[in-house]
Amino acid sequence: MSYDAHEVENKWQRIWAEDRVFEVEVDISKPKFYCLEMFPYPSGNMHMGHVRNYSIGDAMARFQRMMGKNVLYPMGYDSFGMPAENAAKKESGHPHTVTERNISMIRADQERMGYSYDWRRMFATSTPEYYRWNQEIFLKFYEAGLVERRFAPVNWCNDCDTVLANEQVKNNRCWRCGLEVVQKDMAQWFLKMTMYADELLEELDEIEFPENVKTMQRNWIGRSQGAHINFEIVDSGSVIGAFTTRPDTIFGVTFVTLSPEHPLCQELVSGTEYEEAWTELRDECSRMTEFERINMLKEKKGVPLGKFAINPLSGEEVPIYAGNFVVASYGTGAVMGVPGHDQRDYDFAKKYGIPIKPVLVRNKGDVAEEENPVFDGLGWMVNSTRETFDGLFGNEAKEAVISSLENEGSGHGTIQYRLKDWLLSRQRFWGTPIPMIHCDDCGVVPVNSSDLPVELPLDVKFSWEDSGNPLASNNKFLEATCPNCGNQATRETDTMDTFYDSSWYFMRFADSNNDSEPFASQNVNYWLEGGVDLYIGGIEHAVMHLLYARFFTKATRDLGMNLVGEPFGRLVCQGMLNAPAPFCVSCNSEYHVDYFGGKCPNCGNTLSTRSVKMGKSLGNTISPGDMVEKFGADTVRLFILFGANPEAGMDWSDSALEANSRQMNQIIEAFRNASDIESKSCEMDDWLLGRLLDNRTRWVDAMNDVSLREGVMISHFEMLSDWQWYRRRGGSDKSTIQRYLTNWAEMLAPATPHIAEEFWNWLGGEGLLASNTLSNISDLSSRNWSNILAREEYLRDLIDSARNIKSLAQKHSETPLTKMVIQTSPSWKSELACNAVEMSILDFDFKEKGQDYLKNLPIFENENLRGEIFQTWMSLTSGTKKKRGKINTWSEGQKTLVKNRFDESSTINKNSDFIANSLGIESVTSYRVGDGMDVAGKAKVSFPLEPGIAFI
RNA sequence: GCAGAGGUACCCGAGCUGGUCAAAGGGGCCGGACUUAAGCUCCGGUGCAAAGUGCUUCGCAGGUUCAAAUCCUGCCCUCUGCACCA
Repeated sequence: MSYDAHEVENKWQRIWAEDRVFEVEVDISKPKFYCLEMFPYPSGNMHMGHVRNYSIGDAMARFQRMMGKNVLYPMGYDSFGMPAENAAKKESGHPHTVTERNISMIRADQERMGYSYDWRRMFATSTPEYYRWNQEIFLKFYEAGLVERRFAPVNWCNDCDTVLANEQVKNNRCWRCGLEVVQKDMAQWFLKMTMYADELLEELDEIEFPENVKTMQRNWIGRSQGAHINFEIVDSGSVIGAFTTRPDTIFGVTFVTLSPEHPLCQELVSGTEYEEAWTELRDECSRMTEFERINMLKEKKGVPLGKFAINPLSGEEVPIYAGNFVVASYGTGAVMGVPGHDQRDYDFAKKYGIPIKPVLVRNKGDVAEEENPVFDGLGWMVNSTRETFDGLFGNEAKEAVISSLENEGSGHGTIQYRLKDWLLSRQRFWGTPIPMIHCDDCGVVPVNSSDLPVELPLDVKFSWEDSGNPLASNNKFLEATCPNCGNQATRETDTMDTFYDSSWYFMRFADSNNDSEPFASQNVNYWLEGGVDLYIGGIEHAVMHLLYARFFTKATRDLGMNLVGEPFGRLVCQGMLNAPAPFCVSCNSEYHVDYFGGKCPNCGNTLSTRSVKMGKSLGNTISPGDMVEKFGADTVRLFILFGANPEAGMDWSDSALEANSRQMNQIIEAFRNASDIESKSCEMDDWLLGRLLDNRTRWVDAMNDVSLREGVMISHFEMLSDWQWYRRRGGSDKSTIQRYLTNWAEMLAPATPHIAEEFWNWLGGEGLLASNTLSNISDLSSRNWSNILAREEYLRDLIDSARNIKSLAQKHSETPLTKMVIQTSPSWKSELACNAVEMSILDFDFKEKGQDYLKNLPIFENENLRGEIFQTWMSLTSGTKKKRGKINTWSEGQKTLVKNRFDESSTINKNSDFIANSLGIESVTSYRVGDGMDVAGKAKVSFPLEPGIAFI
């Protein structure tokens, strides 16, 4: 009955490992398939999101192996990062210890699931064996001019004397001491990613990413074409440079706004009555993180700076403001205010009584009027204070303005990106040390490549009391000699953003154990040709990680390290994993699972439940460990894959999991029972082989397409129900069964590999299924199965409709019905159907010539039949309003039956016992209409493939 | 606000190059067989009607068509991402 999942699964996991079946090497004679899942951060035990991710990946890796591909399927850990530092502080240990412990936990969980990784390639980024290559590549980038050191603001807590990450800032206050966070400028390291902005944007068109991911990346790169315009300041030598995408509105400028941090502000207000108000605004803004500046800022505020700027084309003087809505880091930190055609500028102008000057109209010849909401589309220029501009439209207008600016030296056309250079440095311990040395004499000098790695010290104590970066106070780490002059110098204490680690790990997997270079290019060129073939992960990495990795691959390509420029081919973003949580309908909010069955803490109504994203905050998580313990890894994998297609959201359901467990048991039962079947061949053998061919073909298509739900439905559900039908119909041929089960075991392997391997073993399959390629069934595809499949379909349909009719008939009878009489279509109807089908193949024009054809038939002479002949013909060829004629709706198999003059009565009589059994009656007899009594007047409803059925 | 995905029977979920669609598959529920019994397993039912191919359904309202879950238009709702971006 049930089986010991743990025993079976552990056994095969051990054997797979002993036989090293998942270990691969470059083999140019075989097509490769690189299957990769997004790099996990080891935070302890594996969670359900991981299980979903890896179950998809493993199924695909195993499938592609069966398809004869050389499959690279690696696993490793993105193990640098702040959580380990915090954990270390909590237990007064070292992040290294925490990390190692977490890695062994998640790895054990993964191994228990039976994922087919090539574990020899495993690495963790927090080991010197990996991060030394981070440093090496960084030095190469430095040489190539991709690295830059400049000032940038960080979140700073004065009390704790430390940098804060965005997530350590709560309500603009330090999470530990509660002091207000300030922005502080520090010298930091940047990678000049913007050098690749155009390529990153343009190649998006070529990549096989989901559309939404592409859109997100395009938005993130945010290329906008526009103009840089210089506004001279009255009575001052200074100039404000402003970027705009709408140079065509330049004649509508009525003010200019600077970001409060803009260096010109100080200069303009210094010593004037405006200084105080500006200082206040600037301080208020500096207290906010950029995130808040952008997201929380509801009220637009500004202060006048008391000076005026000159519009370079009109010569008009307009007031200069500082405004909190201008972001210093985008563009030039200065905006030209056009309240006539920009809603934000309009609101600002209204608030501060600034004039509004519309300069564009929708239709040629219109008069410009102030509007609210403003007209911000492209329009025709009007009200220009210079001639030649009025009457220009859209892009032409923009270009005209830009060329005037360029001619007069007061501006130029330009392209602006939202994408910024990659701020690489973190003032943290648990990351790759940036291999730089500060020398009093030589300045900042790179570490010699031969001196790498710069290792993180292990003798560091972590505690909440010591704030700041422990590296900065570790003398052994700090002391260095200058590679240039040999004098005593200080080591850089900044470490790298952990996105750096994950930006090339997929290339390292191609050559994980190389200890003389990051990777040998021939290995990467083999495995990454055309990119990673299948990359599976969450949508949350759609922008940052995927963009950094793309940049990195291009940068190393330009260093000559690899040929490929785009790291990823097909990207699949798995959907959300949901689980029930208490939900209040009237408050429209979810609560922690502790509230299950209780009242809404907000309004007191009774809570219902709703499926929401699994997460710690609601506590609606499911532990994979518990589920594996209870049901075994195969069942959990089956549930995960059958629950939803990879991209779709998925709801956790205990009862569905139990149902999948039952399904597993049924499959096991089928294989088990097959061993003691007495062999006897019959027609059903062909039927089963026909079904096998059909199922296998559809399965391969679905799997190739990563439609795992559909694939699993075929392999774990349809294959079983076909098997059951075969057995019910008396099929029991040993060699047919052996063939069916062998192929079935193969199809079971990607989703539920352990039990499939067990079956393979029972069946005496050669070697291990895990390293097997899919059986060749081309001998099956060369045969035509439609007749036998259609015949069986006919019987099934017959029984279905008979069952339906029987229940109706029973209502008209006092006594139980025991006999069924089936009158099959008279031969003239069958002939007519056969002719119609054959004629339709020859594109006979039924509309035009159908009637004539009928009238010329010999049977049409029979006047009693004429009406019925006509009716039959119509339902064969043209059908009714709602239903088309049978020649259009019959399946290929049904047409085959009709053309071959399928003998319905004899088929029914041959299977009469089975039919009688299925319907719970005593006898079944069948004859053609006219060959026996017309029982219950059913002769008239008989039709080819739809006989008249009577119960008595 | 912008962009993308979507709304299918009690629930989840396929279908959506128009007809073979009362709509696959699963869950749940109901009935039958097996069993001492529960469970497991097997068979069947699950819009209404009916000794049979009929009727009303695929977010709502229209439209195209001989024919619409499928195509078009408008509206409503949900989810995801982005956003004072100049």
